[in-house]
Amino acid sequence: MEISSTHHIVESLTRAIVEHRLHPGTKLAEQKLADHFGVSRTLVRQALFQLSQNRLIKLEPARGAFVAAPSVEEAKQVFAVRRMLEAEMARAFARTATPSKVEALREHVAQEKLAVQQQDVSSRTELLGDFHVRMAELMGNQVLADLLRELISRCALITLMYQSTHAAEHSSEEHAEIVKALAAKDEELAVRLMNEHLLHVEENLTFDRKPPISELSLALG
Amino acid sequence: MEISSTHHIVESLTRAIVEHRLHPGTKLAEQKLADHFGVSRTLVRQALFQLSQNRLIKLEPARGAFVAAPSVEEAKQVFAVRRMLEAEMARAFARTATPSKVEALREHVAQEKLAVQQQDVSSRTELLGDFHVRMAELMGNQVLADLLRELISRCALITLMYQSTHAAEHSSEEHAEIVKALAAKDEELAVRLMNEHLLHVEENLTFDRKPPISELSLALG
DNA sequence: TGGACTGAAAGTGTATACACTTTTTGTTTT
DNA sequence: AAAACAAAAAGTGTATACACTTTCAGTCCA
Repeated sequence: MEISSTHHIVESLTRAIVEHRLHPGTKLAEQKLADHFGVSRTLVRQALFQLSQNRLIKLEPARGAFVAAPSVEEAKQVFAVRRMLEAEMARAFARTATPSKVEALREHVAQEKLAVQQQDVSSRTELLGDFHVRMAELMGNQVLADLLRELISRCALITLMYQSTHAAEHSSEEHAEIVKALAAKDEELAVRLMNEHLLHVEENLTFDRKPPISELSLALG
Repeated sequence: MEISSTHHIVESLTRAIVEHRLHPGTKLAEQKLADHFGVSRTLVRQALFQLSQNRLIKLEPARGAFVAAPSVEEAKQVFAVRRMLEAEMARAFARTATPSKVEALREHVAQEKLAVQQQDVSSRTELLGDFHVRMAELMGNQVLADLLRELISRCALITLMYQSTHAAEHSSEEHAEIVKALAAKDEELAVRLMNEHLLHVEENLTFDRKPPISELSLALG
């Protein structure tokens, strides 16, 4: 089966949604997307299907696709799951981490800091999320990594997590603290810091409803 | 967008795969499935796409869809994630459970026992998996419940978990023990029992490769 | 016998056609 | 002027068509 065309559409829309260039509730008309990407509705529909499984859009029968607008309740549940997974992940990492793995995390945090300094909003958002995915990968659990990536996308849709420069700085600092605890192999501290970090991120939940960008081409670039 | 036709195909194939009526590696030809379900390839393709995202089948470009054959490594990763989630779930349940919720779990276990006694393989498989999903639902975390359902499907594909009557009995007994610990609000015991339970299930990993059922209609009923 | 070639058959990937539903728009009616 | 209706426009849902790729069978040749 195919993979590339549809995949490109999915990636493009995912980025647009996660980065809030497309706001919750925005209608995603198939033909318009097809025209924009230069393909037929067939491929667009496949992409929309996939996005609906990732909970990034909602499909309403005979009415079409809309950017998802997760409830506060759902966001809290997503964060609860992330805390379950990531607290244990931090514990396991502290137990089994090698110096080179800790070093890899340190380098990641350094990249974060750079993106924050340079006010590169798009890449800092990505990097701050990837910190958590990277940890899972370094532990050699790809299943966990994939799951986290999905959950983080869902979070980004409802939170404007790292929107402010201040919040981004704060997150990056907390990441650095976590890495320190991991380097010291202090399990309990790592677990506690990770939990607190996720609680802080969750606190930043905002529920603004900016008017959606009406022109798709504008939002998709 | 639609929901029902495709959904029916997904459900049907999922059951066939999870219940091992379709074995890993089996080719799923689009036209054959279309004929069987009395629809066009369009809907079959949508269903296959969805299944591939659930990791139940693998799509190979221009070659088609095959029932997934997860590696041992992947299975271990899935179980590692389940333990992370479910240990914490057990803890939270013990902390917050009301008598009526504990009672609901008790009733579920009773149903399991019945299915085990009656040697109803299909429904006992489903019930044994649903115990874990039910717990998440009773805690009011639908996100967790959905995630667990997906993970459990993936497990079922590679393990013949509850294949033997003996293993099924054992699982059901362990469920009963967990419920007891939850009723007593003994957090640590509940966590430990859940961990051990999942380790036992994981130990039952088998890697037989029976010849696939060649006739789709036979496997799909 | 067995391996390489070739053409047919089968199958996948994408576009398009068409029926049916929702939405919009314009008109009529009170 | 506001509500109700009707026709048109836009959009979704499914089937089908067709190009292209893989698979398979049969043939030829060493």
